[in-house]
Amino acid sequence: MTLNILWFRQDLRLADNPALHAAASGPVLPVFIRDDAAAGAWAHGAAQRWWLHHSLAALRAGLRARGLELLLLKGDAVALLTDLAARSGASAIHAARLYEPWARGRDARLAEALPPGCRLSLHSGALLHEPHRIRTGQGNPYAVYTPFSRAIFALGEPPPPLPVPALTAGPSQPGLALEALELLPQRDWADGFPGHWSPGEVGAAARLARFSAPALAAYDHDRNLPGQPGGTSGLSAHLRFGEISPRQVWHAARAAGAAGPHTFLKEILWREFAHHLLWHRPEMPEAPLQNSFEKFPWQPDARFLRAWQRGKTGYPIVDAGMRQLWATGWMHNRVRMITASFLVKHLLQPWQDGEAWFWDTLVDGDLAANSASWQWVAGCGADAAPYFRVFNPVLQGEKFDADGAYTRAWVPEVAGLPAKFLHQPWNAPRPPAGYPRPVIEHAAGRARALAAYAALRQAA
DNA sequence: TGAAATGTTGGGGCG
DNA sequence: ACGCCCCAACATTTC
Repeated sequence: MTLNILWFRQDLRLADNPALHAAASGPVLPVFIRDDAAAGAWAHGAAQRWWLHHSLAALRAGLRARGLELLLLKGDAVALLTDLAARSGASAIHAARLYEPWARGRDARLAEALPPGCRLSLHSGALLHEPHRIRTGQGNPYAVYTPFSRAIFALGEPPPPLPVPALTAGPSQPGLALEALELLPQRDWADGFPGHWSPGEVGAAARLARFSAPALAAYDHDRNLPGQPGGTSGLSAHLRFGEISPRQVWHAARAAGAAGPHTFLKEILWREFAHHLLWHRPEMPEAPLQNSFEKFPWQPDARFLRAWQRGKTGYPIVDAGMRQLWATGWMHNRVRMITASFLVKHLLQPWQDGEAWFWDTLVDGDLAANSASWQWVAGCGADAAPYFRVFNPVLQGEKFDADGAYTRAWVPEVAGLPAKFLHQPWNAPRPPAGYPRPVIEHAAGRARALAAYAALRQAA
């Protein structure tokens, strides 16, 4: 039987892995390659690199338990794999399909470069459905989420997940030590991460198991409360690195009980929809999907951007979110909407600047989901929030963090305030010292944003 | 997966 | 007792 290379990329799991199943027809040589040059600006951000390091350690351990050694390499994946295929005599390279434009280009180049007798075989795995297979009745890609989700639900249940196949090791090849991939940060900013996360397939399964039937039943309401432990699944980074598949998550949610999972499954489909959009609109990470926004009057201002990044805007719910992001590599989804709206609308900063910061700081940074979500907030996306929807950070804080548990946890400067003033500390009888006044007054910021959007509409 | 402005209604205070 | 006004409370419209 001939050797198969399994190229692990963003699908760092052994269970429900169609590419691994295909490769397991013969001896398997598993490989991971750090290839930043191919990804360009969208190479893994710093927080993702931390996650990736530990996820690779977990994957390596899982493979070793089955007698296989994960080959680690660094550099040009096309050149390295072409060489590896020639040296090892492999008949195929199996991998899960990627949807990032840069990755699609690299796969095309690799397929051309491989020696005769070795083919590149791409499999599904990261998504429930391949984006090129989903079309409207008119034959077009979906541009609006709701009909897209309806179409996916109408397709019925996805197939059951695959088990881990029986594996036979191929001949070993010389590779790098995990540390030589240089994924861990030089400075100590990630020291708090291990208390929050367990990267890897085992950690993903544990996280899924913890998100139980009661949590699912309460999900429709609790997912909006950032101070509610277990209100959300916390699976985003595990999904981003493919430590768990969407159909594993789907079937687990179904199995947990009849009531509840629909809202949760719709969130899984937002991820699906983002990949759908990226597949059909590869410019999405850089350019607004609505052309009129090319002329939007953003007002880039390094001081505003920095105040937002550091969690010093003077709005407690915004600052809580930005500090949670920095400290843990993750931010609650409700707060992502609030902070993103604040940057783009109140501060009039280009959405690409927020996208770039999230990309560098989120452990779950996913090109499709991140860019689609920023465009959604900015109002320039395919199925975007209307331009006039401006989140009021005071009202959002009072509505979704009413008891203030979340805000107090991340913004100690205001922790001593009563609930009445927690989300508007400048109105307190004694505003806390050491906490900044709002970088912009809400009503003024809102009015300025509406004027900017109105100008755009007039020009269009 | 908003918020604010504007419009409507109806109860109660008060002359 | 009656009419007038005020203003919550809710609904609708607009940004």
